[in-house]
Amino acid sequence: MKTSQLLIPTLREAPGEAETVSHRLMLRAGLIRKVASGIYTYLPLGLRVIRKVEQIIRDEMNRAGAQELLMPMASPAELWKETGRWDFYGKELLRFKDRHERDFCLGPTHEEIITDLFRREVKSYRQLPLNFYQIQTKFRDEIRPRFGLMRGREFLMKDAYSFDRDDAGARENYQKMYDAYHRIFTRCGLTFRAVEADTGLIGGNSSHEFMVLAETGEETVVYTDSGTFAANVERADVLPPDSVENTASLPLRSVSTPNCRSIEEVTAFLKVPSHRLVKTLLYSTGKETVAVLVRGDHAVNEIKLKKALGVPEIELAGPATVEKATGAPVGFAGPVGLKGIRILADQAIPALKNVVVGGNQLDTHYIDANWGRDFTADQTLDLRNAQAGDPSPKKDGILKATKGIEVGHVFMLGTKYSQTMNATFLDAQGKECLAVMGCYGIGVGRSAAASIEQNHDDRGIIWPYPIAPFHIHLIPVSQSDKTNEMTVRLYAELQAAGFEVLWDDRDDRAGVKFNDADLIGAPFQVVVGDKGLAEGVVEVKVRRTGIKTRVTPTELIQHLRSAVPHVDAAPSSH
RNA sequence: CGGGGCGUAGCGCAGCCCGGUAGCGCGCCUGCUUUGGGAGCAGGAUGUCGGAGGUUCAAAUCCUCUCGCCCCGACCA
Repeated sequence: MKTSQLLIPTLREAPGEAETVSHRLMLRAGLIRKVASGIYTYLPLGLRVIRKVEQIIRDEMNRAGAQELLMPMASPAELWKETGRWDFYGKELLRFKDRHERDFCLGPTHEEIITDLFRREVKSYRQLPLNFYQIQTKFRDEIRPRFGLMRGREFLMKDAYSFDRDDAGARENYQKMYDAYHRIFTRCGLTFRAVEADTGLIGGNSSHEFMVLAETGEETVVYTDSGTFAANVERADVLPPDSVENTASLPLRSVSTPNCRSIEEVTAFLKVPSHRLVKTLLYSTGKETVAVLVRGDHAVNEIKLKKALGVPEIELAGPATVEKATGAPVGFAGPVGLKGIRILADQAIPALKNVVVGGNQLDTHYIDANWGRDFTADQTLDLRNAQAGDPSPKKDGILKATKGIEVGHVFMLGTKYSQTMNATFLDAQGKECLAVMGCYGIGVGRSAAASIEQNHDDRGIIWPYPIAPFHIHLIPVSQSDKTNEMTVRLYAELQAAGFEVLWDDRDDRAGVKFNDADLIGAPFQVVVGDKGLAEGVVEVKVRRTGIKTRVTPTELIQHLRSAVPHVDAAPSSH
């Protein structure tokens, strides 16, 4: 392709809206443009990258025995009402009515649609197992879209759904997908890690997320060096404390703590470490208000809390609710003498002695409060996030934490959907059985964005060869006939040799072309100019290393062919 | 949803506090020169100052409403 045939609106300065590296570079290199919050147009260069990622996914999905189909974006409310997700999915589900006032939504995921297809078309165990996938635009009306393609509202996703006769079959499909995902992300040039994860709105029995390790990741992963344990903090179990503190209980005392509302303020004022505090958080479930006790240095895990309460949504109680429940303004809630609401305590709480808690009165805390004597809870269980320094739940060491970008997620669904939607088949005995399902997603655009997060320098993108929009950026830097003839010749030869070539045929200065080439990030740059040609050579620059090699035009293709296998091997400046 | 911020030329921004009819850099167009890491000179085009209302002789600037976008938080107890 010639640049004159392609819209590649590179930007010297990044638009102010972009914060993260990948978002900035995608805008600057002319890959995407925003249409509305979380909604983007893929420009020609961006689309080429997307297509590369898609093709890798197709290859590996097909290889793993899945078959491609395409489901609609819009789906009728009835199917969603069947599984209950019409209500359960909340505001993320973008709903609308057609001209007949029928309810529809834009598909955020497709379990309902595929399960409906299955129950209509599949009758016999002889047809199983099955695994369907599609690469399709999804719409989720995110609370807060951000970081360009990283968290859009409209985005491309590969989703796959497997149907099996039994659990063993489902596990086999799950494993196949798990392995396929490893190959896909490896081929995309990503450094990633599979971790145990929560199943969220999809539901099911268990799941793994594929996390690209990057500072800008929105997820936190905890893991052990031994490699046997890795999980999203949302999901990671926390072991109960192994012993109760062995200290004599001191008498309970009420102290004045003027204006000390936060953990920081209280610890600073009373000069006690935060793990000597118990914080009391009030949550509203919609039906009731509950108090949750966790240690001052711990964070409530709202997913664990929701499960404990058996409700889909919770939120921190507002100031009015807090005053009503505790009799004090926000900042002074505590379990001592707290009546009329349910109290849930993290399992770490009973092991503590002589702690600081809120006094349920303005500017007041209790010190030396003790479990059993001064306060207790209706329930004690694991309610907090795992954090670095905790012992691993697999007892294989101490946890470390890192940030990750979730690019893929595989779920064992079990019969959650086949049950509610009555997706059954007849087994060899003629007995009606529920299909055992799995589902498997990959964020296509997010994978591309994650790749930029891991592969860039201060000059621009450094695409891994398999997903680069072009393999070679061909850059003539002189406008002589000699240079032009050589460029035309190399353009033809390189393409004939199977390379995807972007020929910068603009009438621009060399510096402009070099800078755009570095920004766009093709793995190789081939520079043709009078200076080199006078000595019978052209120049090959490897984008990742910046190393330039002078080769004769005849050697060029051989040189590139032998360089391709190593081009992604060198570490980026990151 | 809460908090903060921003909407002025294609992009990045100034002007707003203290009202007087819009500017800078880059980009874009024309010409000449230049041509191996974002060229020089000369000339030129481009704005309903996000939108609506109000105050005023006069509004980008003050007031009200509204729309859009961005950031932070949702661990504050």
